[in-house]
Amino acid sequence: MEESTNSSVIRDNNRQKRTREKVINLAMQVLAKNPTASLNEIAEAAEVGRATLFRYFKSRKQLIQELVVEADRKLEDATRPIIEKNLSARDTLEEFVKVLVPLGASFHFLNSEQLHSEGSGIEDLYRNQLVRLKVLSKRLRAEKVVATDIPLVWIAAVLDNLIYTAWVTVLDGDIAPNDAPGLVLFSFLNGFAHL
Amino acid sequence: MEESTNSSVIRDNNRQKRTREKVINLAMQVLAKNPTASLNEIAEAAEVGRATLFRYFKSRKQLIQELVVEADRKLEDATRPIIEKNLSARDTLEEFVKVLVPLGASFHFLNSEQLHSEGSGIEDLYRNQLVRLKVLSKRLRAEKVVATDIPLVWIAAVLDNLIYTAWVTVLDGDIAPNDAPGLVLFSFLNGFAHL
DNA sequence: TTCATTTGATACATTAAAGTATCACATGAA
DNA sequence: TTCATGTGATACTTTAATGTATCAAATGAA
Repeated sequence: MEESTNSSVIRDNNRQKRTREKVINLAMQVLAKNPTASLNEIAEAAEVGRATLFRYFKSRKQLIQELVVEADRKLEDATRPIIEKNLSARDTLEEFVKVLVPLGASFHFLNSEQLHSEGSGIEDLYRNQLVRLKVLSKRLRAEKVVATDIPLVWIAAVLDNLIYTAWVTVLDGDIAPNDAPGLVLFSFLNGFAHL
Repeated sequence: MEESTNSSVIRDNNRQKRTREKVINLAMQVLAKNPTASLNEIAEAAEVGRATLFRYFKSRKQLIQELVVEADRKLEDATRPIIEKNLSARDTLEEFVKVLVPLGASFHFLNSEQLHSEGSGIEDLYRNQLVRLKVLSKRLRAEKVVATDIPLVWIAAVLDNLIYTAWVTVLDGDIAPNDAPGLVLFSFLNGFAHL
């Protein structure tokens, strides 16, 4: 599978773009929930022919690699504007959670063990997201938004997983999309202890 | 692969038992982290020959099904004695977390999307663990250990994921095994807000 | 309506992993 | 030490998924 070369007459390049994006989005979701899903299952989810996958991606492996790159790009696009706002750590956390929960598939995709193969040339992307969360967690500690005696790696890991859990729970229809970011924030900061 | 039939002369049945348990434990861990791992990778992790897998399990599919059954059994064995103690919900939570964190692989295995196939005859086991957590969450609410206005499914999902996150973080060597249950409990009840 | 381009269905080829069989070596209870 | 049994290595077969090629149908901009 490979991306079509540009021709001098482009009659429906938007259609190709739409098809490719649809495949990437659906593939991301399917593989986030089931890394063993076949190309046939991905094609069905994306409502395209299996042959169409090969028109855009050279192989299953390349599809997955592009999913990783795309996931990282999406997460970067979503979080960079927030960082550039130079908000307080607390407000940054809130904005982060709002944009990251809907991106749960992209989120989880980068953390999948399946992708941790050497020589794929995209290893660093795996760590990007956890680095983003560590940086944020450091700022939260520095600004005393969170406790200072909890290991940083634990704080970042919990935030990571809360965001993914919210995404899955929304996908399962168990909580409303609008409620999800608030639940993540509440759980992360306050826990569930009855007051 | 299939379990050997009993013969009238059993010279080293314990060895078989040890081999089978080793395979199950290592397979559980490997597949919890990478559901796409091959039988070769599982065999290597378990330090057995690939042919040995087929001496105990008829097929990859049957191995996985037995992992699910074994995971559920382990979780049931670990949690039933706690329930039978009739402790307060708060103390039950603490005991649950202590025994479930080390079983993170078993834990996560049951929640894996990969296994949600109809007709496997073990679908109900997938829900057992979340049911256990929901029952516990309900008691926590009833005894006012946790807030009463948070959706039950969210409380259970977060507890579920905190336990698994702890298991992975210990496995990665980022937190000490002894610290893990305490961190889970603290995060679940108090969150990270600086006081 | 036209028609250039995109796509789905499907037949076929290839490949990687699963599954089987066999034999020599390893193990450990007796 | 013996030797029945368990196991690893490996060759081979089977299978399921990947990957390729082709053609008719679908699509949608012009």
